[in-house]
Amino acid sequence: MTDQLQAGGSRRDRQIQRKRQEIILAATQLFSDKGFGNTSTKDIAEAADIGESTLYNYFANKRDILLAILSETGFAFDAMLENVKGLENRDGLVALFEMGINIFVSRMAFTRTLLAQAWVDDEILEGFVMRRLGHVSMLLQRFITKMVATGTFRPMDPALASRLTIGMFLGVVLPSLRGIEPSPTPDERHRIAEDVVNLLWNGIRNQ
Amino acid sequence: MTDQLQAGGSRRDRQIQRKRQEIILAATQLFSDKGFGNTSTKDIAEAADIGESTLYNYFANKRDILLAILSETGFAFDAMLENVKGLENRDGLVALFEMGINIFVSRMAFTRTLLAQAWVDDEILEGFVMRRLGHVSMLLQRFITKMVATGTFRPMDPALASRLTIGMFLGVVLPSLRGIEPSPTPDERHRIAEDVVNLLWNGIRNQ
Amino acid sequence: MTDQLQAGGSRRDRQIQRKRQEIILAATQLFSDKGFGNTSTKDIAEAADIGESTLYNYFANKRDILLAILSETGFAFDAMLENVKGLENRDGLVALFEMGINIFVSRMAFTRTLLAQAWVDDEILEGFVMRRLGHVSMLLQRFITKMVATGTFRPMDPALASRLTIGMFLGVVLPSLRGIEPSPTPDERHRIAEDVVNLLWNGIRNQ
Amino acid sequence: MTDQLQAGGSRRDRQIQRKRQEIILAATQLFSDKGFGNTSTKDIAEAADIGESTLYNYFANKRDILLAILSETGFAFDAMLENVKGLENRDGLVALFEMGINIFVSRMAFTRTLLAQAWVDDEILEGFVMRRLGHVSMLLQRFITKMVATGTFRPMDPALASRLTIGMFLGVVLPSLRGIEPSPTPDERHRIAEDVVNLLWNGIRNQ
DNA sequence: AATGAATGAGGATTCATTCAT
DNA sequence: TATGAATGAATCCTCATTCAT
Repeated sequence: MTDQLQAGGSRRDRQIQRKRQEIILAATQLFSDKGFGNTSTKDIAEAADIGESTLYNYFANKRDILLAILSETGFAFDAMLENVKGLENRDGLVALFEMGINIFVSRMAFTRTLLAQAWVDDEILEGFVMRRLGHVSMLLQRFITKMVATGTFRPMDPALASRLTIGMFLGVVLPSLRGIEPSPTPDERHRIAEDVVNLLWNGIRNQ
Repeated sequence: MTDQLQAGGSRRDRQIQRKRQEIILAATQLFSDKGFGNTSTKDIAEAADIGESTLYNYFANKRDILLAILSETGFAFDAMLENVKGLENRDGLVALFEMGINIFVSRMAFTRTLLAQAWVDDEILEGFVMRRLGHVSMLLQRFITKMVATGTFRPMDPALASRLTIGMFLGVVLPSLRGIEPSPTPDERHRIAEDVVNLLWNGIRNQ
Repeated sequence: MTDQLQAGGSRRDRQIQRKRQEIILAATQLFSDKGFGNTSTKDIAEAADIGESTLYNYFANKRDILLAILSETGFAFDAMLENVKGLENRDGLVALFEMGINIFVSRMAFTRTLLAQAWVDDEILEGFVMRRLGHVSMLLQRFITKMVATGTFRPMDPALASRLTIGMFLGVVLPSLRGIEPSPTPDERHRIAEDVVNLLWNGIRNQ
Repeated sequence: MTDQLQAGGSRRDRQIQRKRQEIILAATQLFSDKGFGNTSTKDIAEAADIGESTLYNYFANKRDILLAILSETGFAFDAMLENVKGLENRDGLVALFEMGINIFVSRMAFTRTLLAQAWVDDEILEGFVMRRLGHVSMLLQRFITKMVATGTFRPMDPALASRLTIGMFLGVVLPSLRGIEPSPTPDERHRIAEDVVNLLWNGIRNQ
């Protein structure tokens, strides 16, 4: 009976998780399409095909849904970042770019919502963006510092270089995120990453 | 008397314009701080120290206030862009960067509002961002194409290079716009523009 | 100078009256088209081509404009009714009908507004409709009573007969007033009055 | 259990319908007293003793309440008219009058609202009045035409005669609807119908 | 757990009217 | 006299959230 209860409990838990996922899925699309503020709980409930008040059995309030969404995206980012132990060479940088594009593009709706909200909401910026961004920035700066130290890179300010690198990344992904151009196919992503790193590496000037 | 009348007329006009400016100013700050959707007409009226209904003597509706704000920013951008007849050389690029930083930073609240809204609102993206962005992109691509043709630049895809350049610009200005770091002083702006173009020009690799 | 002042005064008075008329004219059309409640003072001011606040130099408030309109119509009715010293015979009845149609139709917008408002507003019903309606009813009842007494009419309840006569009148004018059919031309009006009285007189049954 | 569920479902349905009815009832009285435009949603909510926003769980908007009211009246009219297969003789006409009076008077507030709104609102005139009025008019004209053909009625224009008949009806019911005289008791209604048809039939002239 | 019902708080907007010039 | 400017009060409606079942 304990087993049964446990089993029932965990089945119930899974049930709950599944429902939460459905809600999150529905909400993500809506937030991405219309923005958090323009999406009503009624919209979400309808999209998730449940009663409006049922939402509150799974989330404390509307903002909580948003936070759940952002946490998910955050975990995915974290998982990716954990794989990057450190940047060693050019190939690592290309791989980092490619992974970034993959994440951003495959989680388009999430990311779009995240950026929209972080632009306005300090708590979200702090809790969901800055930490990861800081991590990436640190990776980049360490890499750059090392490469400068070994004479592979010209002397430069690692902070600025890191920031410009991230800026280039934005230049690549923002148009897709904003929906003004199609997402790159997986093949294209690699080539784009290569091209970007190439330009970053060599600059535009003929030498 | 004609003068007097004229003066009277234009004084009244100026009065109206001044009031509109006050409202716009108040609204800009609020939109920038909390976003358009999270700012109520009551907020704006209070910030402008007028009755809520008085707003409607100056603007047709809330969105109209936003559009007025964006138009202002837009005109400032256009004015800037008109000064850029064409990019000829590295110094021109530095100057363009510097002007861009100047505009973005000096009109921080405007720009922040613009970007926030363009992220969510297609009409605004189209009417206020894409046109100018397209113009800048065209300038950059022409410049790159020419430089590649003359052998000054390495062969490269002008579209991508242009996009990455714009991305670098974003990397520089977004943190200030978002308020996570102080705006660069005018002196710093020039140096930043130089540094950015330097990195763009030569890449990061030691050669 | 006295003369001059007087002249100035009366010219001013005429000026004022003229302006009042313009406002009344504009308001009448609007009230007739959209109803009193759906017409704003702004609408009226625009239609009369004056500032909204200028209205209040000529009328105490919006309702006052309505009352002025209704008074005008009322005076026209009164003038008509004064001409009807008493109904003597069939021709008098035909003439009364025809005059009624003329008034209602020529002052269509006025009448439409009057009826709309009297339907909802007791004060207006009392002050502008019942008095005149009562007068007409009295004329009719006296006439009927007399004709019954002389044996020209069958014995009948004069109150009911009067009411039905007025009902027939409504049956004729309401469709035009409501705008669901064109107003009868002056020629038609006479024929209609004849036909109505004919039916009223003889009934529908063949005898 | 099925029964229980069914009962539960229909109990809830009945609950909803009851609430809708309460709102409709409250609104009808208010619309009838003050007119649609002068009745606020707050008024309605207070009269129905619910929160203002609760209204919107039962009706999409204020106009929707009006339409619901008018539909109800409309159905009652239709039900009445369906009973009238065709007019055959004088008794049928009397019965039609009596039924009309019954409907108008028993649904006084409804009818008053209907007429007030139809006077101003084309859509309502078209959708709720003209159709039924046209039906009645057709019944009358057919009847008249037939009676003229058989020589029972004098030769006359059926359209005009129908219109005058309807006018007589208005003459009878409008004063009650408008609240300037008490509604006729059921007994009186029959007598009135008789009297009206009598006058219509024979005219006022002694023959 | 699911939800229909209810609602307070708030939102944008309209409008008749006042007032200073 | 004419009016632009200002506004309090009100209007219809939305929405996140609570609660009873």
